[in-house]
Amino acid sequence: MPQYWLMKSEPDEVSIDDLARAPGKRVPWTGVRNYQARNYMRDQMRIGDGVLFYHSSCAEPGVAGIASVCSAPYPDATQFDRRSKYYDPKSDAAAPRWMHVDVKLVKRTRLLPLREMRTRPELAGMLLLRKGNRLSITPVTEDEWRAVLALLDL
DNA sequence: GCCAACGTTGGC
DNA sequence: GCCAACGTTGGC
Repeated sequence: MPQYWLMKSEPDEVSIDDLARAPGKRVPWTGVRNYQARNYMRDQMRIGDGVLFYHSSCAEPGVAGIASVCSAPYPDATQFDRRSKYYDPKSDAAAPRWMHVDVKLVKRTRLLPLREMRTRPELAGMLLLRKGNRLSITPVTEDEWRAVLALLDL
């Protein structure tokens, strides 16, 4: 049973175009420093799970493409890199605190703006749209997944 | 730049 | 274990 996720990325850091240009069209999902989001990657994601690739903190936030989980979880190298803004001095190399998966591009799509998502009754239950939500990774139900794909003409 | 909402930290 | 202070997220 595949599961589905929505993963936020700031396009200034990694956009859908960056993903399309990356070697193998895949990137390690580094930099997550929230335990709940980490736990989703570490404990629940499986290779092949569907991902809505979402652009956040930008002029037009919204879903920018479809991706999929393409690795098992493994330690985030940036937590041990002193020069990285994601450096975590409290993380122990013997028991890394931050884990992530790799994500690969499935298909670029039109941008489905957050603004439009808010108008669709079939998406009203999405965690993304819930007031106060800040999580960068949220589970998506199969119905929501299908509804988003339908809006993208997929 | 504002600010609501939420997570984390650390003193007690 | 409580909770106030502080930091971060992210849309607007």
